[in-house]
Amino acid sequence: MKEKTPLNFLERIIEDDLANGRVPENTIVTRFPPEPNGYLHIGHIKSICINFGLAEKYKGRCHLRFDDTNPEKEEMEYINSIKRDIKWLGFDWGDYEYHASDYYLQLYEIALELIKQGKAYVDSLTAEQMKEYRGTLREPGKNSPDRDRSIEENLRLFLEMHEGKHPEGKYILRAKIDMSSPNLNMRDPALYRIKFASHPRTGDTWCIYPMYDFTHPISDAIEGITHSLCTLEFEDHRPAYDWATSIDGIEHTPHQYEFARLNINYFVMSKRRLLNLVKLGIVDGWDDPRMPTISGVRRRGYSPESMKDFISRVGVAKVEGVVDYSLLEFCVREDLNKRADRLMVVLNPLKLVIDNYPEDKVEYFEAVDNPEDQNSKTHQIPFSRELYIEREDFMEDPPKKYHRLYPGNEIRLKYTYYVTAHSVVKDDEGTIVEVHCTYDPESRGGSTPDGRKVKGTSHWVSASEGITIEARLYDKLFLTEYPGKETGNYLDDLNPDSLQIVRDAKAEPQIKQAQEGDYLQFIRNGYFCVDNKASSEDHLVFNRTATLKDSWAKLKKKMGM
RNA sequence: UGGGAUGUAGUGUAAUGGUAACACUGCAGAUUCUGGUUCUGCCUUUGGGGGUUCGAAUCCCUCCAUCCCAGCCA
Repeated sequence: MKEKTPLNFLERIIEDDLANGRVPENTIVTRFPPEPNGYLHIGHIKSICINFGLAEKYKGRCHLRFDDTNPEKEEMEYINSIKRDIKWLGFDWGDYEYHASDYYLQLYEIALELIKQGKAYVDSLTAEQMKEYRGTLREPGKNSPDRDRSIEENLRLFLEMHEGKHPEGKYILRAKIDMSSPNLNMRDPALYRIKFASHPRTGDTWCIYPMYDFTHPISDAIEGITHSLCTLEFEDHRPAYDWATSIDGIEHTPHQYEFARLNINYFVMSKRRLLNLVKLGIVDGWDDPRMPTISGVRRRGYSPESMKDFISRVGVAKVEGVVDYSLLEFCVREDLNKRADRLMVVLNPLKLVIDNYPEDKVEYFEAVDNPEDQNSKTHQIPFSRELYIEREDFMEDPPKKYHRLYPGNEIRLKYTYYVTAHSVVKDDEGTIVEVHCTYDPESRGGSTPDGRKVKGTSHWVSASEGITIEARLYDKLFLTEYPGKETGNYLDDLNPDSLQIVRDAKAEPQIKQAQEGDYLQFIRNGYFCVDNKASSEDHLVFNRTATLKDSWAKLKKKMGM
C-alpha cells in the first residue's frame, strides 16, 4: 500500500534536493535557532515541529542552536526553559547542541579577513547618522564618509574595538555591499557592534558582538546545515544570508527557505508582549496557564501529543494567516477524551438529601476510570444520604427542554440510583440551600426493572466522604480575536474574567490519587490537571485545561436565557 | 509612490492543464448512564478583468487587496 499524503512545499524542496544529489552525504541537516531572550511559545512549536520533524522524516538531523548574539537580552534562565520545553515536546537534539557564541572566534577571524579583502569597514557614523545615510524605502542611501577608509586603518580600529579601547557606539564594523540597493538589508549592513555587556556564556571575554545577518548564515555553514528554515519576515534577509555564505573560505553552502509563522486568534504571540504581561503582573508568570507559552500550556494540562497534532493540522505554507483558536481546543479535547481518567467533582455544590435513604449507610459503587479505554481500570465511589450536586443541575421552575432535577422530576445519579425531587429549603434571602428527594431502591445500578427512562444524569459527591479542593477555571486571556486591533493597545482587550477560582469544590475521594502530569476529566465539567505550582497534599489545586463542549449552554443562549 | 512576498468555503490546508477537496467551525438529526463521545446529513470556496487552450485554481497579461523591510534586535 502506498499512502499519498500530500507534501508541503518544504518537503517538496527536500525530496527534490535529495533526488538530485544536492545534499552532502544525502543527509539533510536542519536547526532550531531560538534566541534565549524569553520563553518559547506555541509559534515556536511550529518551527520546532518543522525542523525536528523534517529531520526525523528524512533521516537527517536537527541541531539545537542558541542564537545568542545579544547579551543585553539573553539569560541562562531562558536557555534552560527552552531545553526543557523542547524535551517536553518529545524531540531530542542528541549531541547537537550549539551556541552562536561558540563561533565568536571564528566569526571574528572571518571579519578580519573581510577587512583585509576590503569587503568590510569601520564606520564612525552615529546611529542617527547611519539612519540618515541609509536612505528610505524608495530613495537610495549615501555612502558613509568612512567607506573608503584604508584597510590598514580599518584593521587597526577593529582591533581596538576588540580590545575595548572605544566606547559603545563610537565605531561599528559594516559590510561594504551597496548603499543604493533597493533591499535595505544590503545597504552596508552592520557586522559588529561594541557592547560592554556580560554574556551568559562567554562572560566578559568579548566587548564586540556580531550581528544576526553575519552570525546566522555562518553558523549554519559551520554546522553543515542544508536547509535553513525560518519565518517569512526573513525573506528580505536572504540576499544577506547568501552574501555571508559566499565569503571566501566558507565551504558549505546552506540555503534559506521561509514559511509563514503561526498566528492564532484571541492570542498575542510576540515575546515582547508576553514579557510585558509577565512584567505587569497581569499573569502569574511565563507559565501562567493562560499564556500561550509552552510552559503555560504544559501547566494548563495540554499534552505534547495534542500540540503536535495541532501543528500538523495547521500545515506549512507561505500564506500569512490566522488559525482559529477552536482548532487548538479541538485537538486538546480529542486527545484528552481518549486518555483522561474520569472523576466526579462538583464545582458549585448544592446539598441534596435523600429522605428515604438510611442515615448512616455508606454504599460503594464501581466506576470505570476511562470509558474510552477498553482496558480501563475501575475505582470505588462512596454514596450516602447527603450528597452534593451541581447547583445548575436543579431548578425550582425550569424552562422547556431542561431535563435535570426539578420538583417532581426523576433523574439518575450517575452509577447509582434514580431520584425524584420533592421540596427545597431556602435561607432568609430565598436562596435554595437544600433539595430533598427520594430514591427508588429498584433503580440500583442506574436502571430499573420496568425499563423506564430518565432524561438526565447528574454527577454527585457524598457530603460526608467528599473532599474539598480548589479548582481554577480559565478562559481566554483576551476578549477579541485580534487583541489591540481597535484601540492599538492589546491590554485594552484583556478578559477580566479569564481566571475564576473555586475554593470549595467537592470531589470524590479518588481525587487524592491524582499526580502531577495526570490528565483528568471531571465528568460534565471539563478536563483538569494538578497545578504543578500551587497544589500540595493538604490543599489540592486543579487547573481546568478545557471545558467540554456544551450544547446545553448553546441551547440556553438560543432560547435567550 | 522602492523592494520582497501572498491571494482556494468563516478559518487552515490540498488539488501542479482534465469532475475543486479534506479538517476545524456553524447548522440539522440519530445514539448515549457525561446535554461529553460516536454516527449521519447540510451550508459555503478558486480576489477582479482580459488572454492562451478542446479544457485553467494551475500558463500569460493587467488591475486590486493584504503582509514584511528604513535596529548598532533576532
